[in-house]
Amino acid sequence: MKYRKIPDETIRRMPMYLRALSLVEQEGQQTISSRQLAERLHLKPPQIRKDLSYFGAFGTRGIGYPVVSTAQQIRTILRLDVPQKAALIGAGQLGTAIAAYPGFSVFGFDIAAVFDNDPAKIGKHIGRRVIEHIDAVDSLEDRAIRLAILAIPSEAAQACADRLVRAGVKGILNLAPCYLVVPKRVKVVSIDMAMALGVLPYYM
Amino acid sequence: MKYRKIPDETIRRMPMYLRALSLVEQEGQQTISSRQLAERLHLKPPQIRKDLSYFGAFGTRGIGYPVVSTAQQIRTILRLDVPQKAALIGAGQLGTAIAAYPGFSVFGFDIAAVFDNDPAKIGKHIGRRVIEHIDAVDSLEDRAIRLAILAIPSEAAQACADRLVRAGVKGILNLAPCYLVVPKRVKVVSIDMAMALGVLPYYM
DNA sequence: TAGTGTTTGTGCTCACATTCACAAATCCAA
DNA sequence: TTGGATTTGTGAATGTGAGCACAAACACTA
Ligand SMILES: NC(=O)c1ccc[n+]([C@@H]2O[C@H](COP(=O)([O-])OP(=O)(O)OC[C@H]3O[C@@H](n4cnc5c(N)ncnc54)[C@H](O)[C@@H]3O)[C@@H](O)[C@H]2O)c1
Ligand SMILES: NC(=O)c1ccc[n+]([C@@H]2O[C@H](COP(=O)([O-])OP(=O)(O)OC[C@H]3O[C@@H](n4cnc5c(N)ncnc54)[C@H](O)[C@@H]3O)[C@@H](O)[C@H]2O)c1
Repeated sequence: MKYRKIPDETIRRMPMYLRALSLVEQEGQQTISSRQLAERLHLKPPQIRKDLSYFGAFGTRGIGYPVVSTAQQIRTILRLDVPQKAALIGAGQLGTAIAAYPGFSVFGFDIAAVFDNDPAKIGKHIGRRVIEHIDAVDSLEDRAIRLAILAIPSEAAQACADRLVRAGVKGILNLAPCYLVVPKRVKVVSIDMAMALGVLPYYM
Repeated sequence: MKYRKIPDETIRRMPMYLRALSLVEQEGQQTISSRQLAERLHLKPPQIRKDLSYFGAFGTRGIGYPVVSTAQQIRTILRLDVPQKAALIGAGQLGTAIAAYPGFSVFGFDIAAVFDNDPAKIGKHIGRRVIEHIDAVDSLEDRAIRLAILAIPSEAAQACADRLVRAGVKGILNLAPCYLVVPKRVKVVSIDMAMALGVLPYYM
């Protein structure tokens, strides 16, 4: 396929494919067709073929996609082939749940550090990690941590994001219900649970 | 504006507008222009005008939108003008955080019931609520609860969703990393945190 | 009451995303 | 080795949403 800009939507779906392929791999299946994969994910087969074809021709005509190597390709594309360290900011209700969540490891993520600004929490353990003072985020650069999960109140989120950016963070998963202003080189993905819930009554 | 199908994207943004208007209302501002609102939300002004115009002409030319009544209009559109009761399924790590989260009340949501299938948890308190046995979800219909937040392992999610649908649930906020199959009349919104995090390294 | 400045509501255009449709490639059985 | 059955990869068509530009509407002032 001659070069074309890769749609953001395609990128957004790649982790979905990776998760599905990891499952198929566990089930021992060697290859999977776009039709089978589409069925699992409730997408249309051409969508999957087009998405994958942006990155090259992984499949074999008449057969489908080799499960293991396609998964590995996606990991490489998404830079998940190397373990990714992330910092968790905020060891409150949500932060505690996230720190205990094993689901991030499917994609090779490791929550390598936890920060808070509550003196009562500093030094306490959260799983195998020790809660550090928020001022220690300045050390993220040296510790090769480039990702952060923000789980603090929205009033504090922007100031904290500024600080993370200064500390060399390149990607932020923001769980506070607010917009974050960051330099273009930094990528922010926000999740607003209340807003997601907010649309449901409309459809009832 | 002559009738046109309302884009899903417009609906998705409505809670955003409502949250922003609630804030502006608290600040005491009486009216707000699409330009001011767009600045807060980092959108373009015509986007906001077009979105709102799908539901009628709320604004006054030369002035802007009246903050209080526009917020009320949006509540009516989204059916958030009446308090909405929701059930929380799963009182684990994430469920506990959600049960304690006050942020849902901005949109008039109330987590009116909590369910789990772990005998050790049934009867325990979670905030002011008592954890009920999962079998009690069959009573949701009678209790006028039509919304559910699903915070249980993905292996159990589909079976539980089926049960919720049978109990008359019309909307589900799914936090498990899996696709849920439900009848067309039921709306599902899924949040997959690991997947959201999964795209970040690509952009670094 | 007329004039000025502002902001809405919306037709139109453009950009992006999804889906279709089919040729090209591969496997496998006879 | 050939023919039939699959399934990929992709140009073209279709669908969907975002943004522009401007007329229409309103407030306010003099
Ligand atoms: N709890 C939920 O289920 C839930 C759901 C959706 C969104 N959220 C959002 O997630 C964020 C955290 O929610 P929560 O329920 O965990 O709140 P929380 O109050 O339980 O925890 C917040 C934590 O952040 C720490 N903190 C505050 N300011 C800080 C700062 N400047 N630097 C470092 N740490 C700081 C606090 O000490 C506390 O430990 C909020 O923005 C909330 O809106 C939470
Ligand atoms: N913890 C997080 O931060 C986090 C982040 C993203 C996604 N999730 C997802 O949210 C879900 C819950 O995560 P968690 O960390 O709270 O897990 P958890 O194991 O702490 O809690 C799950 C709870 O669900 C209950 N449960 C299990 N099967 C049930 C059933 N059939 N009916 C009723 N209750 C049942 C369990 O008893 C337990 O209390 C999972 O799907 C997880 O992937 C969690």
